[in-house]
Amino acid sequence: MEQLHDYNISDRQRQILSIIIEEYVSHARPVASEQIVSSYQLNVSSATVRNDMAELERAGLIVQPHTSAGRVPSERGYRYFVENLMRPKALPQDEQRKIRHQFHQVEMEADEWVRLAASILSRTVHSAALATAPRSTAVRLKHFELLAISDSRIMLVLVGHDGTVAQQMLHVDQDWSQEELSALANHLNAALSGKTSTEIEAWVNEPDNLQSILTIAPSVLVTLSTMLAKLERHETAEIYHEGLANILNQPEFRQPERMQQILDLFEHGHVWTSIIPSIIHRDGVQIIIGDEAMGESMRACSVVLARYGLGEHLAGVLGVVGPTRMPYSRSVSSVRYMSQLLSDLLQKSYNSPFSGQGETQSE
Amino acid sequence: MEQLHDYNISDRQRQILSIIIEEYVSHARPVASEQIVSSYQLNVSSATVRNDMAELERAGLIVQPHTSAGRVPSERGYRYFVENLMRPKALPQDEQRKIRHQFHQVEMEADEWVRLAASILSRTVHSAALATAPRSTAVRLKHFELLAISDSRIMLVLVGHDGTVAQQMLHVDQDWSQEELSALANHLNAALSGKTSTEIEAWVNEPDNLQSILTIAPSVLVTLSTMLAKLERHETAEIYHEGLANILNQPEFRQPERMQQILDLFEHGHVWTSIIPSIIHRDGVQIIIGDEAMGESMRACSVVLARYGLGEHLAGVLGVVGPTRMPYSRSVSSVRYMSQLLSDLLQKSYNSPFSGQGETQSE
DNA sequence: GGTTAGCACTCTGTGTGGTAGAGTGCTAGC
DNA sequence: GCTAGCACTCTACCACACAGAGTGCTAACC
Repeated sequence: MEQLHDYNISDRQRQILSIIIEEYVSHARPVASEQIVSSYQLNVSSATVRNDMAELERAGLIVQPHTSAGRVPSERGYRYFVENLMRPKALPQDEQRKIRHQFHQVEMEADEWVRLAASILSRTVHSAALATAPRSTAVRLKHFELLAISDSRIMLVLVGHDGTVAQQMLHVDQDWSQEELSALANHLNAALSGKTSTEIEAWVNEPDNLQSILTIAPSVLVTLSTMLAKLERHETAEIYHEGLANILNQPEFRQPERMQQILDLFEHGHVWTSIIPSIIHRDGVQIIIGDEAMGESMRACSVVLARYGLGEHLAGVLGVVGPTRMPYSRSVSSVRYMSQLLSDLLQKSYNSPFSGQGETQSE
Repeated sequence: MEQLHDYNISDRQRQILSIIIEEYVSHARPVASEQIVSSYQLNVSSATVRNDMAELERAGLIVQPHTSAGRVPSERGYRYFVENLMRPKALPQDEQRKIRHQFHQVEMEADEWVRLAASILSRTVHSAALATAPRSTAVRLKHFELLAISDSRIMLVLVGHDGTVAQQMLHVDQDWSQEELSALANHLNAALSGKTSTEIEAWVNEPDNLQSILTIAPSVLVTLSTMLAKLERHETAEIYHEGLANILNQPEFRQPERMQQILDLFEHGHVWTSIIPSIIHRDGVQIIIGDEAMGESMRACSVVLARYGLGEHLAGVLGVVGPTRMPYSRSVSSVRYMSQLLSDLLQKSYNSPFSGQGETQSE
């Protein structure tokens, strides 16, 4: 789509677009032609810049809040920028050192790393940041329990080989005693420990395996397998977030509805459940601008996300959320560096055969 | 302390204080003497009211933002009001019915009830609301697992008899294989299943019990018992919250620092870990005004909290958080009703001997 | 003593021009 | 294709005034 505009946009116009974005991002004020020529070495006059800006506006890359104001990048302008113009440079050495220092200062658990990562990200980019704890993408059942809650309701609690846990209620049509349930759980634990969700499914279909055990076994097994599958897809991952105030203080979120949207995003988080599973299996930094992928709820918001982790075994997602007027280049560098750093830390720390830890609920 | 002022405050002055609070709460604007006599049947002139207001100000119960403005309640004024003047009346019948209706519409799990309770509270009081899932206050160990994470690091995952779970890392000075750990866990599970934290402590002190098992057993046991104890005290309870936007939109939280404080409160939640355990064992509705109990972090904020649940067995906390300018009477009625309602629902739903459910991580 | 009418006084909020200046688009010339 | 110059537009700000909201005080009244 951008290609359509590409051929009639000159190099200088691209440069001007970059400058407008850079200036607008840092000062949140429309950028004027004079401002551009006085701060940057363009070797043309402001009138020329004005002509170029008129063209950029025709291409839909910048807009003018009102006559006699400077220009502001449009969503399309940002998109063009991140795809064609931006060159994220690595984070400065001393900043990298400072960040690493914070991680090495105290010995921590994986989920504290993740929390720290979110906290550092939010501070380096001055936005909100989020991160999920590392989890295996191929969870094996370690153990599960069946607990009688009341007539016809059973709670299933599952522990994965990587320490992740999940709970779910089960409705059955008959009343079972805790003794019966424990016996069933013992029986099945012996048979299923170490299996993945697909292996459990397969096991269920073996004709011999379901004989002479309680009639609820099939539904228990289906639930088990579904729960494991959800854990693998990271659908139920808990999301740490930090620095909400950073973006709520931005001028664009002063209007109550905008604020409401952002808070929704972080209070209920169901928006993420569709995005995170898609990020977790992709390499590189993903940039979502405005409502591109999240519908109306994200107007005026951009997200920069990346996965981190050890290949197949253990992975999570981290990123920053900010206004569309966001320092994309810096965000990308920070997110990239942080994901690399977390991956390295995990690498060094988890060298056991199955490599895994979920979130720690109490510390 | 309030008693000092009590004797020289007349009935009418008390009435005027009530009116000022009521008006200020609903309109967020300083209340004038003329406004009081014209809207309420006081049978005195505004001049008299002014004299009374001067007295109330001397007593520290109201303040004047500037000369020639009306009066605004002080923190002390609110405190006096909730303790001596406020009569919370029950929630109107039709509102009660509407709320019950929402709970009965779908069959839900305990933690969804809790989420719904927070959501309804936040809407009825137009504030933020919070709630913790019901948990047993005397958790018994159902099962635990030891997972080898890396050299010298072990993860302990615990399942309570009520379905609560907790995880914690353990550092040991030697390398253990997963097989050794599983054997140890099996051995100890057989001995400890069904025990509370104090019973486990007692068991450890029996001289015979620790013979001929791995040397890490003592530290495992101590950790187990500590984790159970924390669960019992509800220190690690997950807090659902809802309606943050309701209070961030209030004029008093427009200043960035104030907003920051509120967001801190809900983003990290460590402030609550000291308050919730103290609420969980007390009956009735607790009101915290301004920074009375939470230090500077809560300036301009008030909290109305109550426990709910089934006596000793299963309990949680719920409440609302709003600006000090909060409809206390309505908040108290709503929180009281909601806690009663949740208790009833739990009563009907959890009739098994141990009555328990913790939060459900996946659904 | 408590109450009240009246009034002077204070402070805020709002409106009104008026103006400086920021920034543009356009034209004409280089 | 670039630029100097200029007319035009729109905003932001300031100064000023002024209406009105609300008070405290005083003096009189019951």
